[in-house]
Parts: sequence; C-alpha cells; structure tokens
Amino acid sequence: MPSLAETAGLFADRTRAAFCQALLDGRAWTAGELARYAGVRPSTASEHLSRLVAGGVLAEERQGRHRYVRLAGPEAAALVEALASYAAPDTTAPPRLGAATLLGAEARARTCYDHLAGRLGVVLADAMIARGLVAADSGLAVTPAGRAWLADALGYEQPPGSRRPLVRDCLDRTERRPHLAGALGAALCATALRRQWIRRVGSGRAVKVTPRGSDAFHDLLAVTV
Amino acid sequence: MPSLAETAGLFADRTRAAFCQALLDGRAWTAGELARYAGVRPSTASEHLSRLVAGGVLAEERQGRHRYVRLAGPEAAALVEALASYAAPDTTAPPRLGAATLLGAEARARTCYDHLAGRLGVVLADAMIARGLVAADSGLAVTPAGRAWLADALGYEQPPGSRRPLVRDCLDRTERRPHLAGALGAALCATALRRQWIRRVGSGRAVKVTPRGSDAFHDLLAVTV
DNA sequence: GCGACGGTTCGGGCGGCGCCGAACCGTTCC
DNA sequence: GGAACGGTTCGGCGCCGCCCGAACCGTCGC
Repeated sequence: MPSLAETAGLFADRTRAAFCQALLDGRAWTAGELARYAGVRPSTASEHLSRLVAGGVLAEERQGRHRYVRLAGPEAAALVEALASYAAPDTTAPPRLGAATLLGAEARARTCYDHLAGRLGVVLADAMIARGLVAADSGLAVTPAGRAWLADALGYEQPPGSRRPLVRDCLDRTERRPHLAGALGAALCATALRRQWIRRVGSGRAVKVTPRGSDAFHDLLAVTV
Repeated sequence: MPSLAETAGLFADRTRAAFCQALLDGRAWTAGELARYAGVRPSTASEHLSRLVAGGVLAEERQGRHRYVRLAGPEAAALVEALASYAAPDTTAPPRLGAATLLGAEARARTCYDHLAGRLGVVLADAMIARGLVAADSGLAVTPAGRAWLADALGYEQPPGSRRPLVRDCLDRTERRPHLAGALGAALCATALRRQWIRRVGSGRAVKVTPRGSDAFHDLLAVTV
C-alpha cells in the first residue's frame, strides 16, 4: 500500500513525467524510443521505467530484445491527465511555429490514451451532446438514447459490474475544450480504428479520417469532418 | 505554467502529503497544528506551506500571529483525492484498534473536504440514488427530480456557467464505497451545518447528527440515521 | 513594558535521487 | 561465428531537497 507521497513521487521527475505524457497516446513504446524522446541515456531510461512499472503506473511486455511499455490502465491514464490538466490550466499561448506541420496533423485528429482528441474529438463530442446521446448539464452522462446508439452503431454494451465510467470528460490540449473519454470514448476509438474510419499517420499519435470514416461520421452523427 | 513533474513534486513528500490529506477535511488549519500533526518542526512546516501556497494547492489567510491555511479549491481537493485513492486502492485491512473510539466517530459521520463522508455520507448517497434524485448508471448525474429537490430542500440552484460538476463520486475511506461530492455534496454539507442538522465534534473532521438533523434526513430522504 | 507564543529566515548537515559512462547480457542479422 | 543492437547493471558524481537549531520578528496577554 503505497503512500500518497510515494505515488506522487513517481511523477515528480521531468523524465518520468515526459514518459507518462508520451504514453498518453495509449500505445506501447520501446525503452529506447522513450529515452530519445526525453533526451536521456538508455541506462537512465531503463531505471526510470523499472520504477514506474514497480509503482504500477506502467505495464511492460518483453519481446525479443525489446521492452515495450504502456500505461497500466485507464486509471493510470486518468491520473496522468488529472495532473497534467491541473499543471497547465489554460495556457492560451499558441504552439511554437517550428513544429507547425506535425502539430497541424495532431491538432486535427489524434488519440489521447484510448480515445479520440483534437478537432475531431471535440467535434464528435459536441455532436453527441447536440444529438442528445450524452447529457452535459451536470458532469457528463450517457442518455438512454446514447446507450442505444452505442449498441447500435458501435456494437458496444457496458459490461455488468464495470467500475469504469461510461463517459468522462478529458480536457483537449489543443482545443482547450472537453472531448469524450471513458468507456464510450475508448469504444468509439477502437471501432473507428477497426473499421478503418481513421488511420494512424506518422509515428506519433496523429490520425487521419479516411473517406470511409468521413461517410460513417456523417451517417452516424451528422457531422462533416 | 508549471510542468506535470513540478505539480507532482508538490505532493511527493511525506510531510506535504500529510498536510494535504489533513486539509481534506475542508477546514483551515494553523501552521503549528499541521507541524504537530506531521511531526516536524515549525520551521520545516513553514517552508513546506510556503511552497504549497506558491504552487496554488493551498490558500492562506493571516490573522494576527496565526497563519491559517486550507486547500485552494475543489480542483485541488479532487487532485489530492485522486492521488490518495490511486495510492491506496482498496485496503481491506481493518483499522488499528488503538484509535478505535475516534475512528468510531469518524466512521459514523465526518466531512471530506467540503462534503459529507463516513457511514452518513454513504447512506445519504444511497438514499438519493434510490429515490431517483441522482442517477448512477453511467458515472453520476443529477436527475431533473434531483434538481428540484436541491432547490426545494436545500435552496440550491446551480450557478449558470459553473465549471464545477454538480455531482461527483468520492471513494469513502472507511466504507470503501462512493459518497457524493461536487457542488451537490458541498451544498448538502453546508446546509446541514447551517441548519444544525450536524455538529462538529472534537477537533478532527468527525461530525454528529443532531436530533433536528435526524428528523430532517428522515423527512427529506426517508432515511433513519 | 515584558514575557510568552506563533511563525519566519538563515545556515548547515545529510541523505537520496537523477544522471552518466563502462561493462555486460541476450537477441537479431549477416 | 561475428558484429550490431537494445537493454540492463553497477560505480561514481553532483545536486537538490528535507530537516533541524538558532536567531529574529510581530502579536497577544498580563
């Protein structure tokens, strides 16, 4: 039973925090990728990763000479998001121009742990609220119509006894407005990838809406993306 | 704009974490009280407090020779709760017997930041869900009936444009089940104190239901406490 | 005024943590 | 087999953070 201080300590280091934020894209990274990303030596990264895994924040999977690592679960991702959004409340500063092109792609559509973010994520969230699938008057909640839509459009049913909230809001880094996380957000993202409504581009978390996806989003939610 | 690591660093120390958890009772403590509570010298406590205040986690109020300090707001309290509940997922271990009497009072009814917790908090949450004032099927949400109840029984109306969720679940430390936080929880607790449905006992966060409160909870929610 | 008290500031000691380079291990590829 | 590569382990180094005691300041009570 770790203490609050020990748990916070896991994130209280520049390098470990950078790892966790990189892993918010929901994918598994190798140790070397993370080391380069954070600008530290492989040996340093290795020790940090061991510590995060021991602390239960990350899960690892060894394949050959590679060590793949990802966030341990939605709870861990939610905690990282909570810390990040508390740390940077509403930085209205525009992103630096040097990374404009990559940021452009990520600003349009990307994954955020296991759900969709960027302009796409916010537009979909707005559409679901506007169509009465999600109620946003007090926190967020899935309406009966939304539950039917989930089953009908995505083939998703909430597992009985699930502790995970069906929907949760997650502050969008680029749009500065909430998009949809929780089981609904995860199901939507997973379905979109599986049915090729979206496709990953580049090696980052950016995604692109395919023509098929454009049709699907239009049919299901009456949005043009 | 602090980084995630800097923010986490505020909580990554035994003493500062103890301060924050003590302040979860929602009241203002003096620097000396916190120093004794955490078992450090006043000089040490003073520096920690300055750091937490500078980091925006705590708010301070100077009165004469006293420095009163409290959690800066519901967001800060929610972050502390998130870290604490992630750190101690579900310790089923029974509390140690030495502190049984105090724990007994606190287990029955206490405050948790700005809302009610303990057996009382959980019973009230269950009652509000059972009576359809709060829907618990996907996350938590206040129903239209609940909104009317809030206005009628507590005289509370949600301020327009409020960012704070009307209701939020908060894992109860002693009951290991959720009770109600958010604006609803805060309004209920504030009203209960104002109308003397409950009274603080001792110097901790324990509260006691008054006879008047017993009647009120029975009339409003049909619960006997 | 004077003493008691709460709180702050400053200097110093100490331990821990994060970083690296070097050596090493297992896998993969030629 | 040998070389390249990803990852780990181990010393060692330097810094930062936590803690204390001592001195000091402002407030409160007598």
